[in-house]
Amino acid sequence: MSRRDEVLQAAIDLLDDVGLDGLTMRTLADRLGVRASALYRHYPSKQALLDAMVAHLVAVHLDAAQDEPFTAPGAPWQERLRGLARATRATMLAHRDGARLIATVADPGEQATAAFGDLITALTAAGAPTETAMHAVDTVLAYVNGFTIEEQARKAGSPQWPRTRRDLAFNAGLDLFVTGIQSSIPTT
Amino acid sequence: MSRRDEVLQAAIDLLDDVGLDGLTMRTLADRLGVRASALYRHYPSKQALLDAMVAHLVAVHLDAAQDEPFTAPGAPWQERLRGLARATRATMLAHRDGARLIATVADPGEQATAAFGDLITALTAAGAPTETAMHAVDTVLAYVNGFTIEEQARKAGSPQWPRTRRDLAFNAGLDLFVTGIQSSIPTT
DNA sequence: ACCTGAACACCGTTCAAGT
DNA sequence: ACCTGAACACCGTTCAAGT
Repeated sequence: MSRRDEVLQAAIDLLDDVGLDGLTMRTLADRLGVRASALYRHYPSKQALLDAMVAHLVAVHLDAAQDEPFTAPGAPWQERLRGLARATRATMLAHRDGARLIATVADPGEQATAAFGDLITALTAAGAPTETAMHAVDTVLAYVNGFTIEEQARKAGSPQWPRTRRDLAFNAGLDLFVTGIQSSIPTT
Repeated sequence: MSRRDEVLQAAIDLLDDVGLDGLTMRTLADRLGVRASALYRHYPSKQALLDAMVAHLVAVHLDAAQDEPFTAPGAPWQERLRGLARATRATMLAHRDGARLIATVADPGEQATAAFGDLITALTAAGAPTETAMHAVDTVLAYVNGFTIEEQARKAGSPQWPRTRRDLAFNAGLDLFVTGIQSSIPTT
């Protein structure tokens, strides 16, 4: 494990402890027993470090989801769409402020782009016009981002719903989509 | 116009000029020909100022939408839902970083809460179970937030789609919902 | 009522210098 | 290769003091 990776891991640990707003080059350096200026040997800027964190979190979760049923190319698009949406939310929820962190970074990464591309393919194969398929995927992604950012935003404030309740709400919204898309596909 | 309102107006002007990240107590004070510490006479903290900005932007837009057709109590829920979603997005797009600013602030304000409550009423009146109606409104709000934050996030980077194109995409996603909700309502 | 001046405890980042 | 020390140009916020 390179020093660069140690810095990355420490940053992720620190994120879980103090949140995105508390994640500071100085506190991160403290945790590594080093001065803040030393970090710039491994990452050219804080933004570059945040980008690396996102890339790592997304990659880890995509690997874990590799043998999930919904990734099978033969699976019906409904299952694939629901699976991908749930996996995206799960990735975001895996770390404190994960949604804000991931949604903020511009580049979603190669694997993530491929996963969404495959879904569009599955939709068009099921008879959806290309336009509809692209809008559908964009829409579901916007929903996941909006829902999860909001879900994770409540700090110590209002006593949020238990996890199972939130899962239910998320899935209910998702089903609204699946139904909507289904009705938009010319029946074969 | 009280000095307090002048500060608020200057903050909104500054937001449009420099964006949310550039909005600083010091630059705001500069623009008012004053020192940063003087601002604390009018607002107890920067967060309080941001809250006031959101309250103002939302109130102005809700007033403007007061005589829009979709606010009529007799309008069909489809029209009301679409109208409210579009109005929410329009409010966010009216100012630089408006989506991030509005979505970040916890309290949506009294009028906004009422507008969403009325929509739930309209849905239940149309035969939707209360659960479904609440999920539907939550879901559409998450979509609007997710879509608009993403839409507004692209700075000088990738040369984003023209406005009419983005409106089309937004409305297409919205229609996916309306269709989905419609299918979830037991036909009378 | 409104503002200044000075300070405090922070930020990200740079750069010469050390080992 | 990795780190220190010191500095620069910033932050939000407090508080005594001025008019």
